[in-house]
Amino acid sequence: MRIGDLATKTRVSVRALRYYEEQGLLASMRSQSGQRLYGDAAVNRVRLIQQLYGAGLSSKTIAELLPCVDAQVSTPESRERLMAERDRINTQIAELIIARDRLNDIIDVTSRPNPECDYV
Amino acid sequence: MRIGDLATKTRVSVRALRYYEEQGLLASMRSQSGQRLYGDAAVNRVRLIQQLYGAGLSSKTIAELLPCVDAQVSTPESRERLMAERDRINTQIAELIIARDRLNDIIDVTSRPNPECDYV
DNA sequence: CTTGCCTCTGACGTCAACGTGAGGTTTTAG
DNA sequence: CTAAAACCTCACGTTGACGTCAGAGGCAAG
Repeated sequence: MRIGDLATKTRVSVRALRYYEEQGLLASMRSQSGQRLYGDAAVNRVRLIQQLYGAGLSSKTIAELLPCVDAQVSTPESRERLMAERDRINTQIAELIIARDRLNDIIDVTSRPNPECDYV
Repeated sequence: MRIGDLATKTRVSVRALRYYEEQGLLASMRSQSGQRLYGDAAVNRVRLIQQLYGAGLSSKTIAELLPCVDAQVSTPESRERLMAERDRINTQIAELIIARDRLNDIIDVTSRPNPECDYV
């Protein structure tokens, strides 16, 4: 499968896929002419990368953690790292919930016809 | 209260506070000499701004929504906007939960001594 | 064989939320 | 009164995850 196909299947731009390779997140085979070739597993790999990006991890962090996924093994340091990221995500979730509730309050307050005006 | 005091109280940098003003998020009075002066309400205003930034809203979006908060009134358009942002946050929370669970899986899998090795 | 789409490698552009000086005024502590 | 600390306004620098354009080569169809 060539890069365009992978881009279509994952809905990720060709540029982004090349960038992932540049960052050491996504390997590719090459044809004689130098074109990138991917196996089916690449689709899930890209999905995982996207999820981790979505969770706020940087390329560098992902690059450090993906080998653990591949090898099914983590060193104590990488385990620390993984758990730290998980905690960070939990914190972020909590913050988002607060922000969402705040937004809901704003929606409520600004949506009801202003009662004070009736009495002034 | 001057900008340095507000920065201390909110744990936000002086530069950031000036930036908020530049973006129309935070008003200030001025002394004759031109220094910014803030009332006590500014502290909560900055906290709200930080929360909204934390929830992923851009300066532009926040600038559009803060007048609703101040006026306690929302137009149908801004209400749409608020609800759209709330939905976006909910989506993001869901994605974060998925990513966190994925990370937990990775931690689990990579943490237990590889069982296959015992039988090969 | 050539047309048209895909791919390649650079390499510069973008955008947001500030950071970081420069150069100068103002306020405050001693 | 003076020196340090805080403030002012430009205005350029930073970072990450790509977008975009240039110039050139590769590949299936007619």
